[in-house]
Order: sequence, then structure tokens, then C-alpha cells
Amino acid sequence: MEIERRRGTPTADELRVWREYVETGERIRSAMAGAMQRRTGISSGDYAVLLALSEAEGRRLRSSALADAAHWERSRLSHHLPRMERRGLIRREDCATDDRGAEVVLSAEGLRVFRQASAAHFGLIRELFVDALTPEGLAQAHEVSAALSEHLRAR
Amino acid sequence: MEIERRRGTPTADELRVWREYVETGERIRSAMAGAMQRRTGISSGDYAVLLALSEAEGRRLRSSALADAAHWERSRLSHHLPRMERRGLIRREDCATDDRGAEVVLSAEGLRVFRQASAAHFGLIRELFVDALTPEGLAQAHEVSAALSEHLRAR
DNA sequence: GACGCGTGATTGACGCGTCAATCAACAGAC
DNA sequence: GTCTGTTGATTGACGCGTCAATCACGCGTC
Repeated sequence: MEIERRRGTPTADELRVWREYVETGERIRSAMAGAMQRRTGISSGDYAVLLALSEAEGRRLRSSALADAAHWERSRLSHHLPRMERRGLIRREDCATDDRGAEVVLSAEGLRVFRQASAAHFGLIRELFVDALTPEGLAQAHEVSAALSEHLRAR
Repeated sequence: MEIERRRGTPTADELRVWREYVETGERIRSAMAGAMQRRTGISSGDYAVLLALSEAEGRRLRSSALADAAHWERSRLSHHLPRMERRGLIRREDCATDDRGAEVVLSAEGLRVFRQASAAHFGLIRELFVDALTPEGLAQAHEVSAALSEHLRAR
């Protein structure tokens, strides 16, 4: 019966599509990360932080706000920021209104690197993703992602 | 802010689909990894190694063959195997025909864990992926992955 | 003003991944 | 036999990510 069948092991076809989906995604992310590193010297993580800061009021954010903006755990940020600070991309300042808090500030160098990285990032999105797909393909990618995403959300 | 379309710069729509694609993929992988860890106590990496070994002749492989089967770098394997050995999932033996080589052998415990993990793995593929998609959605996922994959290959 | 609790942020331990360097053993040329 | 270059595999340094524990401050209550 159908309900019963749906609960079982995926078919060979379904498994094949799953594997394709996962492996392709992995290769694309890895290609993106590698090319960003080579072309601009920063990682995807760095880029996410720089992006969030560049869009913030005064190019500065409380570190928890930064974590929220990038969908990161705070502890991940606490590990990552010292590495970026060491390279002069950001600096941390004490928060005026809350002595517990820290503010993360985009440095001039960080802004410069970010602008450069953005161009590379957009170029790579086109090279790796957009150029690979027809307009219908892009629409399909949207539908598939939306379906998967909605299913995850509703879980 | 005026958005001037330049060669190489994706449109807002294209960017949105890209972001959806990447973020959804990330969430699915992370959900898979987390659930596997919780339900079976092993990571995706462990699973890949156990899978390759379980399919091998005599449930043993030269470590380079194992690396190839899992599409891993050898050094990654060299770091990973001691962790798995410590937990009794595999053991390493000297290779009879080549004194440089090592053979990785699936232990009885490793096989037991693998069988259990396989069931969980298949179940999760259905829960996270197959159940989210209609048959047409599955076909679309295949087409999109194939197009992206082919584009990457041809790059 | 002292106590208790929630919250902002960091730390340490550990797993995971890549890269470059290393080391040991093989294989062919001489 | 011994060079020489190649191959199988490991190591160390470092970046990255999560989890649990911790520290420091803010704030309401008494």
C-alpha cells in the first residue's frame, strides 16, 4: 500500500538523485570557497562577516547582532573574530552602553577587501551557478529549494 | 542606489535563487549530520568510510583505495582513521605485498554500527529529501544537479 | 547593598579539513 | 649495488565549527 511504501527505503532512483544533489552542492561550495580564497584571500566566513558589517549602521555591530545577521553561533564568532582582527579586517571596541558588550567595527582595510571580494563573489555566482542554468533551470532550482526548505521548516 | 547591470553581475532574482540553493543545501547537510550523530553516534565522515569498507572485497581496503572510493584526500583519511580506530570501528594492518602500504579493515563492531547507521541514513534521505518533493520535483532536482555538475566538470 | 538570575561574550576541548613537508619503501637505469 | 625519481602514507600547522563551561556585568528584589 502506498502509505506503507512511502515510509520505506528510498528507491534506487531516489537515492541517485539524493547523491547527485548532495555531491553537486558540496562541489559548488568547495569551488566557491577555493576560488574566493585564491582570488581575494578571504574565506566564506570572512565574507559573511564583512558583508554584515558593511551593511550595518556606522559599519559596526554588537557582536550578538553580528551573530544574528550571519546566522552564526556567538561562540563561532568569538573564535573567528580574533583571526580577522589579526589580519586587520576588523577591530573590536568596548560598548559604551553595556560594559559586557563588544562592538565589532569594519576597518578601512576591511572595507577595501570587502569591495574587492564582492566583485569576485558576484562573478563566481555567475560562473558557477547562473551560467550553468537556463532560465527554466533557474526556475526549477528555485522550486526545488523552496520545497526542500519549506519541508525542513515544517518538520 | 542605482543598480547598473554589468556583465558578470547576477540579477537580484539570480542572487536570490543562489542564496536559496546554498542555504537550503547547508541546512539539509547539517540536519543529516546532526540526526545521524544523534541516532547512531557516527558522523557523515565515519559513514562514508564504513560504507566504502562494507562494500569492499573482504571488508578491507588499501588506504589509498579507500580514499579514492570516498573521494577523500589521503591526508584527511590519515587524520580520520585513528579516531575511528580508537572507537573500535576499524583497525589497520600492514599490507602483505607492499611494506609501505596499510590495509584498513572493518571490524565486527564497525559492521554492526554500519548496518544500524544505514537504516538511519536511508530513513533520513526519505525524511529530509524524498518526502519533500513530488515526482516532478525529484526530476527537477535531478536536472538542476546534472546541469550544475556538468558545468563544473566542463569548466 | 547584597543576593540571585538572566544575558553578552569568551574559553577550552575536541572533531574535522586542507595544505605543505616529510618519510619510507618501491622500481627502473646504470 | 646504488642512484634517482615516484608513490603510499603520516605529520604538523593552522583554519574552521560545535558544545559545554565559564566569566563578567546588568538588573530586579528584598
